[in-house]
Amino acid sequence: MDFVNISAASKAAGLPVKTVRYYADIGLVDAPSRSSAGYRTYDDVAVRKLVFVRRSRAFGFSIEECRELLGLYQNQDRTSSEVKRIASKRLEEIEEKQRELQSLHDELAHLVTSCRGDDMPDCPIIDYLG
Amino acid sequence: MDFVNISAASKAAGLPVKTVRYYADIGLVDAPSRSSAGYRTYDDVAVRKLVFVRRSRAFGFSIEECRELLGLYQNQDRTSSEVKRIASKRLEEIEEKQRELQSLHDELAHLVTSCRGDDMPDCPIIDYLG
DNA sequence: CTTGACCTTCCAGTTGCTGGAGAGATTAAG
DNA sequence: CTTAATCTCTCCAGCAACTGGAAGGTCAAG
Repeated sequence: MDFVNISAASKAAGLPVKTVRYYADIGLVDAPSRSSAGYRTYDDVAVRKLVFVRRSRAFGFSIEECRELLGLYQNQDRTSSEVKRIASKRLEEIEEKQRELQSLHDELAHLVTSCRGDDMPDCPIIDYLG
Repeated sequence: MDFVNISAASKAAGLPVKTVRYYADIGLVDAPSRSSAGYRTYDDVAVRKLVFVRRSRAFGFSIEECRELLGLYQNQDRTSSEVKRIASKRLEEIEEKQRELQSLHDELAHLVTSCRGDDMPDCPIIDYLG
């Protein structure tokens, strides 16, 4: 159980220093203890929670969802169904986004392919947009 | 060439009134002419440009990219290669996003499937995040 | 003892809007 | 003609989730 400064914690957690401070500012993680000089100090547990948040964010969970997940993470009485509910919701959002992106892709790819891309002003992409 | 108020223009363009004002505020489209009472008035050309922006935004082009595209739209001397360059760049971004989303999806789907989602606290999703 | 890398706080900016307050204009009904 | 509803205006604030920078305190090395 050793205590480190914010830069070491940030490296260990894989998050920018600014972000580490920010997460405590908004109360997503606990306010860290301070050294006599007022420096933030982090222990293993604090770092592990930051890692948890980084991974959750990487999955696209919003800060509020991370707050919820973190609550479940720290709560020994949680049920796995609670966690699964949140993750499934997020999974559906991902799938929705994938469908949107796919149609966007297809449309745009079609336009790009049909555009000769030469020195002429005539352009099907512009025609479509206008 | 008839002139309409902002609400009619907004309906015709398929954009919220606030957004129509906003696009002129940031100089994305020209500041509209005003009635004697100070009401914004829009003609066909102004509306068509708003439609152009709405469609471009729907393709995920940023405001700055829309500015660029709009410049090309209004410029008779443009070459189709200029337009194609921007659209291709955007297409690559979409494809990158698709790849990211796909791996995210696969990972999360794997976790969700492996989680029983019962009343027990044991949960592979939490285990993975923590 | 100075240099330079840290650390602190606070404020402002990013992107693309959106909401609301407060005030004036216009329109439709009674 | 009045009144009420529905525009419209401007300006200011806020959303998410940070990020950048200024001004200043601290610490370890040489």
